[in-house]
Amino acid sequence: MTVWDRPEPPPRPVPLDREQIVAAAIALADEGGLEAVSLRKVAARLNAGPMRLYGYISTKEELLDLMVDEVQAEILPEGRPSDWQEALRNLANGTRQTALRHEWLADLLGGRPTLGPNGLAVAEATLAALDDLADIDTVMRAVETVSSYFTGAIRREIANLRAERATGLSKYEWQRASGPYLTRMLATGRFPALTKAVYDGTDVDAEASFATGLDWVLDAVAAKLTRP
Amino acid sequence: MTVWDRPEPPPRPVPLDREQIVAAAIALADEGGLEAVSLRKVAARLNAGPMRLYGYISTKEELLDLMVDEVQAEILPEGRPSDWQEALRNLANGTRQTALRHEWLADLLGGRPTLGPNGLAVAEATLAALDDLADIDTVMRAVETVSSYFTGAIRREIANLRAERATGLSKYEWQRASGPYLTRMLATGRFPALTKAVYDGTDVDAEASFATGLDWVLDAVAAKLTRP
DNA sequence: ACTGAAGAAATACAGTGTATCGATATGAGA
DNA sequence: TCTCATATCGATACACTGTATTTCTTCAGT
Repeated sequence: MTVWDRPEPPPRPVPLDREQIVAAAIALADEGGLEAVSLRKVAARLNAGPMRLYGYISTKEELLDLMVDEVQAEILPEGRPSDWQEALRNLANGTRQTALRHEWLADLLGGRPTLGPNGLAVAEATLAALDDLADIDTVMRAVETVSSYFTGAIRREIANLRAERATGLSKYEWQRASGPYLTRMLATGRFPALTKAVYDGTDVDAEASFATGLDWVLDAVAAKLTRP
Repeated sequence: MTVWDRPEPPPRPVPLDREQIVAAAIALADEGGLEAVSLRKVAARLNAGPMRLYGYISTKEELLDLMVDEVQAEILPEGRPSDWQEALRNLANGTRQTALRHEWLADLLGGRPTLGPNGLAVAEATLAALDDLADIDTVMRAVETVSSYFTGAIRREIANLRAERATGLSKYEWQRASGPYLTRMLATGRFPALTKAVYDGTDVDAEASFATGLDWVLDAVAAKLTRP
């Protein structure tokens, strides 16, 4: 059997690594949200069969963990400001910006402990900001409080943003004007405070609202630090 | 064809309503987590075919929304304390307790706006606690800050709790003793603050930690309220 | 040149959310 | 009281999921 009879061998499969897999998964998630991430689609994007991925990860959850850790690299600030409040603000805003770039992150934020290298680096940076400003336990309490705040705030912001996109109206426009169900509910008079908020509240933009809440929490932390 | 030939007609299907459907779904989720909730299983629990449910909901997401709203009823306190801090604490602790009873709630918390009747009632109660203590915009900012905090804190707590269950060790035991990956990472010396926290930090219980953070945030709110 | 091991691919399976369709029971109109 | 339209239920179907298993190919070492 001559060379001419034999067909060319199938191209050697391009070598893979976790980095490529994670990048492909992130690309899919950025385009179509978390629900667009399936092992089959990730593999297809790399010209591979689905089962190929199981050499690099052993479960889809692991892939999600890797994705989170990967984008957490974007959170880390370049320099470390001397002011601890500024440092924490940077981390909070960094997380927020990252979540705005990768909205699927909001679905995963706080969902499980982040123990990847970048997750640890973020934790380190957060703790380092407060290092030596109080005893460790106080510092830990402060870190937990601050990051609980911004985790929750970011999730809420993204949730509202999606709702706006789904209806095409800003939250308050919608509540005030056209949401028939909500209008009806408010009209029952059972939610006076809520009604006042909806009709008389100013529709401040999300960034400002995030910053204000963050400032408050940082002030609270400051108050506890200076008094050990 | 006589009666004797004809089989008895199939039993008239038991009438359904959303309440039963949601109850069945919640039962499944309580037992096996959110991933145990499938339309087929919910329907089976009610002796119905899967498609039957689509008369009452038009998508699985709607079912999840109904589930969240249903358990939000458990959050609402009986009486309204005059002290606004106490009122907010009640709501925060109520949410936490509910999430501990229905751990799947943590997966959904903050995931999308809660506009069901009970969700609105919770929002009303939260706003009402601060009503007349400041201008509406400040009140809204305060409410968002507080609930961002406890949403995030609860998610983290449940996440840690699950991680503990998965490894059989408390977070700190695990970090300190046996997690080989983490031990190795800490040993690199790249995470000094984190290392200190892991080895020297006291392992306070989740409830206390939640309460402390909450107190801090409430203090912060108090500071902003009294000075309009 | 042959064998063993490793790795990729194909196939397979049980399960998912939901669209469609055919039968059937129920209520309205004559 | 009978008939017909309408609503409702169940079955079937489809495209897709995560993952186990089995089959085949290719290379390394003897």
